[in-house]
Amino acid sequence: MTHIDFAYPRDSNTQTNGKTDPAGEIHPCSACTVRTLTVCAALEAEELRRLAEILQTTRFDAGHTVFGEGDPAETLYNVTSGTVKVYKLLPDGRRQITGFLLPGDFFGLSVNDSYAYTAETVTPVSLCRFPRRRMEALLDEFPKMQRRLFSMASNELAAAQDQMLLLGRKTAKEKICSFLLLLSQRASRRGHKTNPVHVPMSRADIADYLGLTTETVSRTFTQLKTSRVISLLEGNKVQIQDMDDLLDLAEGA
Amino acid sequence: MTHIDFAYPRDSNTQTNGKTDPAGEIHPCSACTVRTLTVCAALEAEELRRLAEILQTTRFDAGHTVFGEGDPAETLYNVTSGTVKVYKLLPDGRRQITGFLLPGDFFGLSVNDSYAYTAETVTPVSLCRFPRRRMEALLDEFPKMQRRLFSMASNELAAAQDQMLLLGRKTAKEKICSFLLLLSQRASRRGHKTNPVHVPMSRADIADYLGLTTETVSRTFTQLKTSRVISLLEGNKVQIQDMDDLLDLAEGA
DNA sequence: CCGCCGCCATGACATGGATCAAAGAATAAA
DNA sequence: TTTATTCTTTGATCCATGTCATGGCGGCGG
Repeated sequence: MTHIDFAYPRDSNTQTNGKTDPAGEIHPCSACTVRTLTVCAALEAEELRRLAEILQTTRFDAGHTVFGEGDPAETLYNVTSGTVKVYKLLPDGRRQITGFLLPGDFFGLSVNDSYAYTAETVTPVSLCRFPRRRMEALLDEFPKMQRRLFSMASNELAAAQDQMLLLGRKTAKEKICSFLLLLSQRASRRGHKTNPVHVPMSRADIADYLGLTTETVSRTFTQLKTSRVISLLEGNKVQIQDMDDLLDLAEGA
Repeated sequence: MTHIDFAYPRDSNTQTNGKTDPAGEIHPCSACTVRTLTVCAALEAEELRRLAEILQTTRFDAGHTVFGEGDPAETLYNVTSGTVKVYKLLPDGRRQITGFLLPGDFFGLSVNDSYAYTAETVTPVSLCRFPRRRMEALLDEFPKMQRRLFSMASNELAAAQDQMLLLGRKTAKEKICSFLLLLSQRASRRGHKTNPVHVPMSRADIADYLGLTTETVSRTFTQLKTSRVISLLEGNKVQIQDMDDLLDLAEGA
């Protein structure tokens, strides 16, 4: 969903699985997030210092629930490394993943007092935490940050509308092609290799993101492979043979 | 999409079909929108005066395109009366309606320079126009307005996620029930009668909103009627027989 | 009043994707 | 290394919903 055109260098020394560093000092990981904010919002030194003061860093294994739907919304998160999925459930367990969050993306923003969705790690992940109260105070103080957050929300909204078009009107093949294209574009915006594109999530996750079943996702992948549109590489990588082909297939043209 | 808990009184003397009133004076219709903003953002007298200065009012017949996908995004709109639909198209004409806008709702906000969707009137509609440049200047000047707009965008985002769950994972019957429930809730929030709920849009529009065909929408309505969950009244009204039933049906419980 | 046209309903049939089942691959555990 | 365990692929079948076709109803213009 919201993402920011900046790639993080890898960092290592944050705590693992929910233990957070004490606030108030600039951490290698924190520094990355702060740098992101600088790039995007052109923050002043003073704003940066204040942001660095309030953020904490956390690290989780794959498959860890960061927060659940309905939990009190006390923290805003920013992904430093890894992939996070956010989803909603129906009472009988049907699941819709509404977004995959990559490094640079924020999540956990809520206007209400509780989260409207569950957030779970797909890979090992490190996160920056911004306590909500302190973040809100900061936003009041620095309208420029508020503005930046608003612009991120608008972008997410546009992405959500694209996703509605996909879910409501595209065929399975179009959905998969759109998905690969999206991953490729996001990789490019973050300055990564766009072509053999890295697909870190399972077939089940892809299915729940696209409104399909794992079987259909799997079959469609092999179908695309057979018709030489893509090829599947080692390490969850997908090679796109002809980008223009894929673009056409994604829109049924 | 974003809506504001306030019902407009009817007003009459704005221009018809695209002709706009001159800016700079408070118009009966404008006054309504300004009042809305007051209620929601607790604006100061000064802020109100400035808002009133920049807004214009317009009126359109049913079936009129307010703006198209890709048009330069120069205006923010607020619905004063009537219903507007916003939608995206695929190259072959498949359509996804991403929202119905009722009195009090804003639309036409864009972070880019062009609109990401088409907006078209469903019924005769009157609108308030806020020229983008002047609106942005105003937002810079009054962070409180910016904040309110952000909170609206966040609400819309939450609604969009609900809609993704609906489009990706609900059955036709669940979709229709959720839709009726949504209309009922929105009517209630705007202080209108919630039970015989007014459904101003055509079967085709409902279908394109829910990712179905008109035939399926029609069949599902009769099915719900036959099983005594709803009954269809005069004047595009739908009577909900048992709200709790409908709530369960909407989630497959 | 009549005839046209756009919406809505309903029936018959087709099909894309779901479901059910089971056999490989990959990964983790022992 | 062997054995669980989980993920992926593939096949066979089914069904919810789409597609196509037809008739009714209501509004509007002539």
